[in-house]
Amino acid sequence: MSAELRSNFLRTQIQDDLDAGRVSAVVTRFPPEPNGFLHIGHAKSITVNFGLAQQFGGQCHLRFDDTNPEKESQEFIDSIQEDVRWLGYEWHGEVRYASAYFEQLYHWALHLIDQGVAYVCDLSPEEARAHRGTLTEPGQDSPYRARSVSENRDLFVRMRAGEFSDGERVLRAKIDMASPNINLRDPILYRIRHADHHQTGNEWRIYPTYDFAHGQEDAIEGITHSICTLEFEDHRPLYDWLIANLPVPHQPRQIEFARLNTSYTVTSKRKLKQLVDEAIVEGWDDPRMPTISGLRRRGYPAAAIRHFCEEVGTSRSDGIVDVAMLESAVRDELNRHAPRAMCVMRPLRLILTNLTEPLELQVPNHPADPSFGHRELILTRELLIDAEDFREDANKHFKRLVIGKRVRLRGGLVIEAESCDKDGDGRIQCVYAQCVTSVPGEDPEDGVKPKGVIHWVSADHAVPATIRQYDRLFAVPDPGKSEDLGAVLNENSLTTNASAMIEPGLANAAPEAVFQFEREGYFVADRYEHQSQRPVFNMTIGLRDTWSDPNG
RNA sequence: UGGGGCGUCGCCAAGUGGCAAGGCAGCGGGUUUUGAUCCCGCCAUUCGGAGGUUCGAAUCCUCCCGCCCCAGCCA
Repeated sequence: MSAELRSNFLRTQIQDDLDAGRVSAVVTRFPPEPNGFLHIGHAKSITVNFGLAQQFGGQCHLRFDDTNPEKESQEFIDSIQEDVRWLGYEWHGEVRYASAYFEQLYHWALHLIDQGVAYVCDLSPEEARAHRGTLTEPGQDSPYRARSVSENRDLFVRMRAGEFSDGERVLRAKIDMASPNINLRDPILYRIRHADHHQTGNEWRIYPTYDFAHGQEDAIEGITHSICTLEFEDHRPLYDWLIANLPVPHQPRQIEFARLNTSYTVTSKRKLKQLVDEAIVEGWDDPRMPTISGLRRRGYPAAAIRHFCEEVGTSRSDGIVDVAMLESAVRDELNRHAPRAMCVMRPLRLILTNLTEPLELQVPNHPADPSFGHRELILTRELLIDAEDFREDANKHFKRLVIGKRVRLRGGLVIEAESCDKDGDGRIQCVYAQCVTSVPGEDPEDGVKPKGVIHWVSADHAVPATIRQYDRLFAVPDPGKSEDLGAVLNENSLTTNASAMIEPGLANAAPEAVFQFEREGYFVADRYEHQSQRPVFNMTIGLRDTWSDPNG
């Protein structure tokens, strides 16, 4: 394990297992059910499982826990694989499926029946619930609990054969109806479902429950550390009971950790679906969604997501991580890897009154990394600058263009504003300025330094672009606590700007290429809609802004 | 009010008997052709609370308080 990684209880326990010789190599697994899109919480699980395997020189499997065909589909299987790969991980061997083990699981169920520790129960779901007892009262034995082995066998075989209807019977483990742990009150192992399965078609009419399937899947695959979230802790006694009562080839160990929660985010499948169904967002991969595909479309680099997951750590205490931490990881990654470019969000004409000939400029693509090279920009007599970068007059805190004052045009000359035109309503239409230097990079000869630097594009060469600017989807830090999502939405989570102007090279950006638009933030060429004839950029995240204008 | 967990700085989180890492956020200052980045500095005499053991406790013991999870034929 590499030394610079912070310790956490998982790494410590696995190292202990290795040191004590309990395991000789580490095998983990990421076991999603293919019933939805992966989100930031899954990213945490992925980095934990694949990360642990990497750190200990082991392997990590991708296994679809597809035991409930009615909720699953091939669409999700495909998207999950794409997301895992995009995050930068490759599973060991082929993709695994719980459904590939159904025959083995069935035989193990028969084994439990033969051992007298599983029985077919005819109680209806309602009756079963009534027999289960409550948190404080023990349950009652099912009247079918004492069935003979041969009768149980006969019934279970017929369950498989499809002789009974959904819900008519189940197979249960015979453990202890009085256990204070409700998961041990004769848990259900198999239920009847006359439903076709996306992998096995109509081969099965009975499907194993999570509890019966998961540990045995782990055993079959030789998983050494079966890492899951805290809510499964109560299931561990059952997990261990099944492993102990079955002739499995291997004894996996379940360890639980606290799932990742981030502020201003909702990750419940139901609520995410609601956002999509009610068209509050434009789909599962809407850039405001916390899905992996949404984060990707937003321009969040996979490396930033991985670093974030590592930085928040892995523990057993519930908490809500400030989403600012994720944003920080994104900025950190992009600051180092995104080339710089210029985009004017609210164009205002600027005429350089004394510029007689266009000036060719070589502008660096990154201020701190020469390997990014430079691009050629043409400074023309008529430019477009951001309306917010000019004021007729302003106090000394305003480090932008003011009449009679100077600024430097990014990568170009220093200019001084002379005057401006206004329309009938007093709105500024055009600014006139003169160049006070003639060579890029030079300071004015009179020693009067520019107040600041502003970005610009050439009115002759700039290309119109659509820029989507995003803000948090929710207005409150804990939207998951609210049952009414509509009440906690940030109504301004999306602002579409169809009148932005970008420097010409940007139009040819590859889909998913991320740039820093200088002084604005990071923007990604939309994965699906960006075209050189019709550029579309999504705001990934704004630059950190520690400046607040004291005068509004 | 049964069972299982968890409580260390505003938010995460190391630490496992020897005298409180780090990150994020925040606050000062410096550099700067991005009000960005970068750099420097500040930010828990204290570890949910109260007792106890010990030369010494966030770490061990006792009691108390708070929060989370479990009564799907979901995972």
